[in-house]
Amino acid sequence: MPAAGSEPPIADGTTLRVEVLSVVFQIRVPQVRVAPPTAPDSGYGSDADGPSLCVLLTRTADGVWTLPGGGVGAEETLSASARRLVADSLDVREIAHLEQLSVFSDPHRVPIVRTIASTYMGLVPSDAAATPPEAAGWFAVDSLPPLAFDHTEIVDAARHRLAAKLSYTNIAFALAPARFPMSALSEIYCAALGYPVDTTNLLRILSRRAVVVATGTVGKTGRSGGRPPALYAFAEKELRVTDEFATLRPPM
Amino acid sequence: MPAAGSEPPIADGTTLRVEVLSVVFQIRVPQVRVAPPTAPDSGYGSDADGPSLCVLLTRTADGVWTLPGGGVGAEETLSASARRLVADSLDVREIAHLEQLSVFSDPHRVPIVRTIASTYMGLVPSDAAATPPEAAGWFAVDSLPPLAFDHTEIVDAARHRLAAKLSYTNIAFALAPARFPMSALSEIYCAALGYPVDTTNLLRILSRRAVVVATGTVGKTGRSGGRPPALYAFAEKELRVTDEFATLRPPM
DNA sequence: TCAAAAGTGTTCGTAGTACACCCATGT
DNA sequence: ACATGGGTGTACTACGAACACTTTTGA
Repeated sequence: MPAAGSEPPIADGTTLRVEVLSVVFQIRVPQVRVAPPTAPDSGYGSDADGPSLCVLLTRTADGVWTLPGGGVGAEETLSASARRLVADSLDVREIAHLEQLSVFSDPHRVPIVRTIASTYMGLVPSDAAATPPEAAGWFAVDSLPPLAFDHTEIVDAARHRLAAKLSYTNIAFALAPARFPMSALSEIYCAALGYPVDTTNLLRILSRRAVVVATGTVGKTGRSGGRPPALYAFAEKELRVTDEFATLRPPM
Repeated sequence: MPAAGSEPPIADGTTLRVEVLSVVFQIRVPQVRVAPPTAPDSGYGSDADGPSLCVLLTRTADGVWTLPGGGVGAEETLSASARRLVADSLDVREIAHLEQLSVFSDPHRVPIVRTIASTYMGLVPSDAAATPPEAAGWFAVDSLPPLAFDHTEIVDAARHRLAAKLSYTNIAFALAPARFPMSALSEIYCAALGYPVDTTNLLRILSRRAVVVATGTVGKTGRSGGRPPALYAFAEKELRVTDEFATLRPPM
């Protein structure tokens, strides 16, 4: 049965490189242009105006944009490596949630040296003042520059993971500020999902699941009047699955 | 901002080993004991009798049970490595579905040599005659022997992944025979989930989603009489997400 | 004719969507 | 007052769970 076949010999460490790559997301409001909005179609986020989902990228010496990453530390787990490597571009404490994505292992995904990439998704709250240094920057996912190797594919995987988890976990805690009006949370969901979300129903769903709770405080009313909004907060600051089984639930 | 800190230097390939470990599942009926059922409580599968979820294990020279796995081939993707390595214990063609689980990277999960494990879950249809050779065997997940290192934890991760995906994908195609009565499929779900599933509702759910279709044929009636069952089949033999968003669905 | 297993149909609860309507504030 | 945004309430739909009832076979 073993079937085996004529497979190449097993590579022991010497020719195999392991890198960690992170897709760090933040919901960011488009930078305020100094000039008044004369340009009718300045390609902002997903829809119209409003905040948009952005990725942290770094630029190599050759001027190529890449995901932040690098090699694994000798005494680190991979997630610790990811945190350390992102720290070159960002204060690590700003990463509110970090989770593994899949491993990219195509033998020729990177030329010359065989390199396996273990990838991570990191989330930064939208109120974190995460201004990256020199050779790094935030880019809206809908208008990314060309990326090195398979990094665009990795960003796509992260986007899909985020969108999926928004619907059955409390993962948005890592994207939202400490306290927020529901309209702001709705915009966050909209930016991450790519389609509008009804604010009023969002509150009901997240309340029923005890994901968000009212803080009792109210925010300032907007620039053009309107009722001041109640401020909410996430009940927990750790990932929790809130709707594990869409169907075939365990009895009781 | 870089924060950096006093992290150890980056390990380049030389001291870092990458292994691939696979959790291969099959739903198996308990081996028929020659003696009549005099023992009242012979610990079979999850509940009472019926088939149970089993894992493929291999035994090392030291007599320790481990997950099948090994090093990565120079010109292979990791999934190809997983398939090749499982082939030592099983015909690879029997693996109907293989997918990545997470990477286990604790620096001391394996003594002496720093070893990172990229893990996979493989599924074998219950009608595949998958009799493993000498130093390998199938074990019910509820009564596993002690496993090497963190392999028990890896099996648990695979179990949870399988249970979750049963509820929102067609992943059971890789556990079921080519054609089956719904009662058999119900037993498969029960074994994998750990709790009973209503056969009649299962048909309705999977029919609505066009996951299973009637073949028009009927099977033989059981040993103790009863109406002969209609035989069904999975419409597709590739993983498909059938219920992507439990909530926050895209409009329309 | 009876037991066993398969299949059909009905009821019920509940989550999520859509949308109308009321409330509070600044100008 | 009135525009603007926030909040509440109410139908409507749909899916899944539970379970009773009918059908088809073998003994």
